[in-house]
Amino acid sequence: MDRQLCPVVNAVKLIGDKWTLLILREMYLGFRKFDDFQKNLTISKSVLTVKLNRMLELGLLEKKEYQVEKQRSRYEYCLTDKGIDSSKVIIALLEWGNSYLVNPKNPSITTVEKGTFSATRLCMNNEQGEVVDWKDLRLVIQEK
Amino acid sequence: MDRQLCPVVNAVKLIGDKWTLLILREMYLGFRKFDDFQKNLTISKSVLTVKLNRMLELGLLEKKEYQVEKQRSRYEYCLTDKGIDSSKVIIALLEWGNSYLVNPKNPSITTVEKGTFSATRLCMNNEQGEVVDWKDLRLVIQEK
DNA sequence: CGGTATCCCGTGTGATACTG
DNA sequence: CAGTATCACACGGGATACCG
Repeated sequence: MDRQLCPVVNAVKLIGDKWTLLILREMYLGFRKFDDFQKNLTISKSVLTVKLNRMLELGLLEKKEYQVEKQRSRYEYCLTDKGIDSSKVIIALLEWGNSYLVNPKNPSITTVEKGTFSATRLCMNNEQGEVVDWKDLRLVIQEK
Repeated sequence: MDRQLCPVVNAVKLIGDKWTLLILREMYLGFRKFDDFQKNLTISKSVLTVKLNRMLELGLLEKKEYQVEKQRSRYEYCLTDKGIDSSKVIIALLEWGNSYLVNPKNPSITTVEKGTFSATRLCMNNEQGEVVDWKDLRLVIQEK
C-alpha cells in the first residue's frame, strides 16, 4: 500500500493551502465577492483567480449571478455543501491555533451557534453520543 | 487588522503541510522511529530530518532514549499533548476526505474509541452538550 | 469591477553521496 | 540505523501591466 494515498493527504492537497483556507474563512464570515476577498486578504488578483477557479472546479463554490437595481449584473461565490462541510477543517485548525499559538497581536476568532450565540467546540462523539477524549482515539486502516 | 494574521493561518503554516500531517498520522498509528517513517512514507531522509527537527522545535514531539536488551541505545519520537491535540486537524481532514474524495484505490481510514472500538465522528457541541449542525455555526472575530 | 498574461524569485522536495 | 550536505528542479506566489 502506498501510505501517501490516503484521505488526509488528498484533502490537504485540495483545501490545505493558506489561500484556499482563508477564502473559505472569508466565506463563512459572509463575504462573497472577488473584490471583498482581494481587499480583505491582500492576495494578488492572479492568484485569487486561480484559487477561485480551482475551488469552483472542486465543487467547493458555485458562481451565482445577481443584480442590484439599476446596476449591471454581477457574480458572487456561494458555498456548496462540500464547502460548508470543510468548515470542520478550518475549525479544527482554529481551535488548535487558539490553544497553542496564542499571540496577542492575533485577532481572536471563536465559533458560536447561530441563534443562541452559545459557544461551541469540536468534540469526538461515539455511537452513543458520548464525548470521547482525544487520547482515547485510534485510527484504523483497512487495506484494499 | 491584517486578516492574514489569524489562528487558522498560523496553524496551517505549522502543521498544514503534507509531510508533517503524514508523520503525525503515522504516530497516531503507533510508529515512532525514523526508519519507520522513512519506509512507510517513502520520504527522502533529508526532508524527514528537517520535518522531525521542526516538529521537535514546535513542541509536537519529544525524543526519548530507549534500549532493547543487548543492543545499543536508540531514540524514538513521542507525541506531546500539543501533538495529540493536533489529531483534531487530521481527523477533520480525514472525515472531509472520506465524505467527498472517495477513491476506490485509497485505503480507508476510520477512527474508533480505544476500548470499545465504537466508531466516532467529529461534532460541534454547544455549551449544553447538544450537537450543533455545521450550517448553524458562525465565526466571530474580536478585533484587538 | 473582475479578471488575464507575463516575468521573476523563494521555497520545498527528491536524488545522491557521505558519516558516526 | 539515523542522520548531514549538496545540488538541481518544479511550483507557488508576488509584482506588474493590460483588458472588456
